[in-house]
Amino acid sequence: MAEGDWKLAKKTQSYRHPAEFYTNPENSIGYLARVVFRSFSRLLERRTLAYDVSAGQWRFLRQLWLEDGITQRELSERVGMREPTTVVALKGLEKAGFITRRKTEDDRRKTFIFLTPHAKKLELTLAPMNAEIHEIATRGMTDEEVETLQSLMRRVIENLADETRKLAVLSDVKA
Amino acid sequence: MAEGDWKLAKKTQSYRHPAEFYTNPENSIGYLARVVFRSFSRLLERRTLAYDVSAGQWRFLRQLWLEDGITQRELSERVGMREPTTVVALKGLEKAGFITRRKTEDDRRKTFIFLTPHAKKLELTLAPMNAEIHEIATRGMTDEEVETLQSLMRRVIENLADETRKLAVLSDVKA
DNA sequence: TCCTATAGCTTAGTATTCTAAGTATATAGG
DNA sequence: CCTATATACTTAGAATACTAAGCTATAGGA
Repeated sequence: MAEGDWKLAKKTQSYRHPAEFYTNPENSIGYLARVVFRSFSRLLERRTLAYDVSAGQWRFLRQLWLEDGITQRELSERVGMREPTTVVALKGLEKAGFITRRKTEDDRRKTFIFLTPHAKKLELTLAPMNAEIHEIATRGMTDEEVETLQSLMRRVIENLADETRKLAVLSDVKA
Repeated sequence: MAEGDWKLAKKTQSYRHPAEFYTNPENSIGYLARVVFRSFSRLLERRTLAYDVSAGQWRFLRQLWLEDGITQRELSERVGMREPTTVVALKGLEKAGFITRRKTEDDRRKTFIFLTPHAKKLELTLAPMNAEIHEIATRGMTDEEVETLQSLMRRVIENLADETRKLAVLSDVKA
């Protein structure tokens, strides 16, 4: 190790674990979350594709089952996607006959998204598929363990969101 | 709800929660994992980009810091990407001067991947960045809670991998 | 009122990842 | 030794997601 590098290495001493610990992906929450997400998503898609619903589309449908008729922007936020992603996804959903878009005279910028009757009915078929993957994912775990996992993940999300907000404020100041 | 639909709805009764429960993304492990992964990844990339390393590249570098000189296929498996993804990523890494590829006469199909001295040195700078995001992500959590989170995620991964293997065997039988 | 800033959506271009199918090399059974 | 199968990698094409930069429409002061 070159001499100057120690300054960087030293910084890790205040951490929960030294930096080397996280070099092993198995210890990295980011890596573990990625694998959980991908495996979950692939298994779910395998089922939903039978109804011509991709994993990406599923995410939008799920939110619309919860709140039909929200604006495109609101939908983006809830689903956790950026707006251009939503534009493309909605194009696909509209073409596939899952949603319709409606404008009002009230505020002509806004576009409201509505499920078609067909997409509404799909909830009865697709929602149980998600529940099923959940069952598989949490096999052998107690209800308490599942709740612990969910609440710890939510806390991580909150922590990361705080940091992201902090950085956003900083860059606003600069701008 | 149409009459015939009850057959599907009924199926949910044996689950930990009814299907409607998972319609709320906040209760879905898949959704939570996606948000953790994306937030984590974005914050990390913000730091690594200063060294011209994207989030995708970081994943490959991390594995190579752990095991230099493995084959392309082994690398794919360890990182959890499909091979075509690895091909593209390695092209970028090679172009950027982070890795070199080497063939042997021993088995001319295999390509071994080696870090350049520059990429090796980067570990000292980049590994602490990951540790730092980890600190942020787990702020306010005890060491025990962090370990619980990791081990629960590993169990979910194992469960989903079991299921995926089961399906692979089934489709092998068919083929 | 008018001018500027903001909000909502779109377009363009790029990166990352996947599946399916193809090529080249190695291995194993007849 | 030849053919079938398996392994390692590549190519092609598509889906998903992003950033940056645009367009309208609205809102909020001067």
